[in-house]
Amino acid sequence: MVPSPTVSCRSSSLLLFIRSLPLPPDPFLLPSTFKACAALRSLRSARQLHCIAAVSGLSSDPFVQSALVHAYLKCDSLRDAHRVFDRMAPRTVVPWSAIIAGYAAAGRVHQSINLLHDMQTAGVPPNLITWNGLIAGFNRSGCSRQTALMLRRMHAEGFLPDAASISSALPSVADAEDVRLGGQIHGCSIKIGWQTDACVVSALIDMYGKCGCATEMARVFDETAQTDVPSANALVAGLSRNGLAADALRAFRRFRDRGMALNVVSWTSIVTCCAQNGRDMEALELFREMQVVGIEPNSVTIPCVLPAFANIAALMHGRSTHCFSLRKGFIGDVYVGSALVDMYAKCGRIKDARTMFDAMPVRNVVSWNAMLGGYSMHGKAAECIELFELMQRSKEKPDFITLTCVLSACAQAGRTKEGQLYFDRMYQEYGVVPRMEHYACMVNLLGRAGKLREAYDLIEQMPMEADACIWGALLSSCRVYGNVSLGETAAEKLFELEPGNAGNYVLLSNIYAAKGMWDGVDKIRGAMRSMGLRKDPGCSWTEIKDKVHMLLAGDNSHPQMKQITERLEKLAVEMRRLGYLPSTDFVLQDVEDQEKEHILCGHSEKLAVGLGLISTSPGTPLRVIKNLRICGDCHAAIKFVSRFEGREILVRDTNRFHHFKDGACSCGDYW
DNA sequence: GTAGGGTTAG
Repeated sequence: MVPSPTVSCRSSSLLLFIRSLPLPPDPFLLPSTFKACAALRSLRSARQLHCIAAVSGLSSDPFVQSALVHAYLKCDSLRDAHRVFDRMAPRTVVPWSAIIAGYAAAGRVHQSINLLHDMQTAGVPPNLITWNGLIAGFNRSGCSRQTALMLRRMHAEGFLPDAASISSALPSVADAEDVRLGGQIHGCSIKIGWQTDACVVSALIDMYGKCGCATEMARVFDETAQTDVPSANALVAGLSRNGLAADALRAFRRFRDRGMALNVVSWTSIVTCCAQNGRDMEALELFREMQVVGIEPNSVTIPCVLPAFANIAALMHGRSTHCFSLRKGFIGDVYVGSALVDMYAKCGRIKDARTMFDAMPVRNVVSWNAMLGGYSMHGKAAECIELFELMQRSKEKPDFITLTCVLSACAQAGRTKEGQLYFDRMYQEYGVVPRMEHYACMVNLLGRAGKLREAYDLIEQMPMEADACIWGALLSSCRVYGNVSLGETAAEKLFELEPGNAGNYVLLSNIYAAKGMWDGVDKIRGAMRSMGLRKDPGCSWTEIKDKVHMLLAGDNSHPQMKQITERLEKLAVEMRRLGYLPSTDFVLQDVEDQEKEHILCGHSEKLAVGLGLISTSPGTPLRVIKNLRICGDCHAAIKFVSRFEGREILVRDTNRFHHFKDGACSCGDYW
């Protein structure tokens, strides 16, 4: 744990205080001073104070000793605590309880249970505090099985667990997703009569939600008091977690309309629900609404809502959230900072992301990964590698996501050799075992370099069965290099793995079309038709002033559609005049709505660019986000527009950023 | 003056 500046400041004043203590110190003052050491987790202060107690002959006072044991435990020094404990005689229930709870919280299951046994053998009976300390300790160290066992054992030994014991036993069970144990605790709480206690109920709802038992969760909620806000919050979060976003929204609105006193947790939950279930626009609206009804976002709300802004590249909203965080003093929070780095990077503002990253007072692996992922997505391999080197000199250890960012940056930028080197060394150097994602990066990397055979060999040698991402990466490379036979192999695997994904059929037919193999194109088209497959509707977003506009392919509902198409048609005329020809490799992209679409209109990214052109002054950069990969035709068209209109155009597709300028794209026409 | 402590949002 990184000590926050305030804590270290306070612990240094505690040290000063300890040094200024008169000798011999007041025995009644010492225990509360030890408590301060515990609260600040300052092992140094505890040891100094211990010395003072010892030289003053007070280290055999039972109260001083108990407080000392407690302080050492809170400072994570089991060894110091146990040494003091060993020298104590006689030992009351207090030090016994402290040391047992300490071992439990450290996850030392056997030692804590053995100590409990020793305690009973020594004729000191455990009390409710002993049992609760043990349960809470196991809960904290994630020993869910022990938590449940202890709850039953204390019950068997004649102690009635209270609501606090039950609800503190449930979180670890929930985290372990052990619904059998959770059910047993549920049964136990019914037997003892705590099943209607508000805290027990919300913990039960949380547990069933985390275990994927949405039905049981709803039953617990329905059977008990329905006015309790924490239970309602747990229900909303549980529905969201189980992919039931629509139900979560319905429940939330019902609570709101009933006049329930929803709090910041409730609003954060529903915003998170939208942000995590692809309802980014709704997340944005709810975030606004919560403030309208007078609930102020806190430092948890911010990192929950920012991914939604990042997804739809709502830079203005992201910026104002940044300002809000500054005003409220959330900016030093590592979650807030990391989410801001991610938001700026995904909104195309990679330099702002770096400024934010550099300003963070505390960083964790997520912060580093956000910045590295940003560079990777922008195709900035040099910056990514440089930052990765910096990270290795920091104390933060790379994890599997870090390596994915680095490998993907190498792949995006065509740095084949470096990528290969990092991949070969990732286990021995960083202790990261290659996962599916890393193999996908490598297939991408080799494929981009035209080493299709090597990519295929790597897939064959993988220790696990290749998934759709891997074969998809190979298929994309086959399209770029026009390799029909490997492309067919990859496509066949993909048709097995994801029979409903139209994109794979489109890619294969693009390969056929580029080679003039029209039989193949017809066959694919027929297969798609007979399976009723349609391309996912393309969807793009662009932010004009502070309003996010959403444009759907072939959808005419945007109020300015007439002006947009007029502008695009004028451009099309210019393009034809200057020798631009529509590329035929992509004919099947629009197999369904071919008739509807004109040469330049129709695709959502073109519509978004058109909207940007008519709504902003000449020279203003445009930023567009797309839900699919950009198609080759649009890519060529936007390159043209960037030169003809003298605009920088940033398009983020599902994979990366395309930075169009002066008729060229930062991806080097490979994506 | 010494031991345990609830639920919900990342």
